[in-house]
Amino acid sequence: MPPRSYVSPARSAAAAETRERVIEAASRTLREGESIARFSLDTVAKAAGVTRLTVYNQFGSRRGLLEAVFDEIARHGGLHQLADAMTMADPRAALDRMVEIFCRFWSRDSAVGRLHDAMATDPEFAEAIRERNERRRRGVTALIERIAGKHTSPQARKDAVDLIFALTSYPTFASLSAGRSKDEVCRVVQTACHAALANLSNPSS
Amino acid sequence: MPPRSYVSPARSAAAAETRERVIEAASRTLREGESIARFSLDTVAKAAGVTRLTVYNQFGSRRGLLEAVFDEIARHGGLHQLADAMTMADPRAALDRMVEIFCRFWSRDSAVGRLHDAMATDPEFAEAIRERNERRRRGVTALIERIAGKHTSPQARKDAVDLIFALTSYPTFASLSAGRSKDEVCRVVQTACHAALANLSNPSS
DNA sequence: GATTGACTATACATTATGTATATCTAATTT
DNA sequence: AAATTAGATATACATAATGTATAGTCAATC
Repeated sequence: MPPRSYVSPARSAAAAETRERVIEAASRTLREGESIARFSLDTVAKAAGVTRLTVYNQFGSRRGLLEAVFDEIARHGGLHQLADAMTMADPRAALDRMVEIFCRFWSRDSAVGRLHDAMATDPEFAEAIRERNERRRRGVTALIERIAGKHTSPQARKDAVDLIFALTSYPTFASLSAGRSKDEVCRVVQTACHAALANLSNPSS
Repeated sequence: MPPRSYVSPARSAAAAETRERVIEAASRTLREGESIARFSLDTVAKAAGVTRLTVYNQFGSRRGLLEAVFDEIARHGGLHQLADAMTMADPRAALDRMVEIFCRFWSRDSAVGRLHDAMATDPEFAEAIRERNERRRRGVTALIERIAGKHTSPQARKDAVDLIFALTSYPTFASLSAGRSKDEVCRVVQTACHAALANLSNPSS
């Protein structure tokens, strides 16, 4: 006899709620812990008031939980403002805005730093984060195409894209954050990006 | 009765040799493995033909082994050339040379990438690596002091130092290495550093 | 009232770091 | 030559983490 399956509004709502609670507990644990080393599913489960097996039921694995946390942070990190930025008339102003948006994103929740640390020990998670970063790379590429002149070599464009991609990455943000506020880091990165744009016209330095 | 202790040339020589063998096996394991995740003392010990306890006798801990590997790589990585570079008459040429030396260093042994990954899970190891990086920061600071004019603000100097420090870091090198040779990365970083120097004269962009 | 989905309880397999204790062997001292 | 010592081994154990397996609980749904 075929099993009769059904969808349950109350059930899935409760499940979604516990899911949110686990994600919240996980990001809090990441935020408060000083290193990814002590981040365990046991800790998260206890903080969320559920069993460790519930975490596995919801996310499948440690990696699944980390990806869910990253996506949650991304959803509330203001990255949706990128769409507006990309439509700005002046592509240089758009780049400044993009830098601002990402500096705010990297600084908003310190859990993103721990998530980047998790890339080191989990190659597949690293790949997942890298794919999410590709959106930033595509944004930079589009702006560079608009800024570059017709005589700009493909090599110069590629260099500018990759350099700005590196400048707007989390590691660069974290490095510059020692002794600087988010806004100060933003200013430094913006200036560096301007300089990278100047090299689009001056192929040889 | 007091224990009679003695130093044994043959013994310490043999110990030093096994130590070298373990370090070699560890760096090879790091180089060949595609992630730090699978790097275990068991694997290293077997690769070196010793017991896991021998590793503990020699290095005390996993962290101790990793630090020893990093120091070994640093010893043979050409960083001693920095001394010559720092004495160059033209500080801008010295900076170019410094970038070149570090690009070669980061690219020489792919184990350095894995060691940087290990920073994520071991805060004390991370601190040890950071201390070793301070030498680079001091070098950059010294050069910036020579390049900056009297009217250059302390803030502008600090910004230049930190930006160039970030540009010459391993994460930046790794990011730019996608689709680029070591020498091409070097050129991109050098150009970016030149631009950072230009901002020493132009306080506001 | 029977069944189903989410969660729980408990147990187990595996892997890794790190510690403890006793033993072995060759180099060194007396 | 005999005792001792440093380095390495053998074996065992404690701890913690991920991940899997199985049975059971309880409320929502059919």
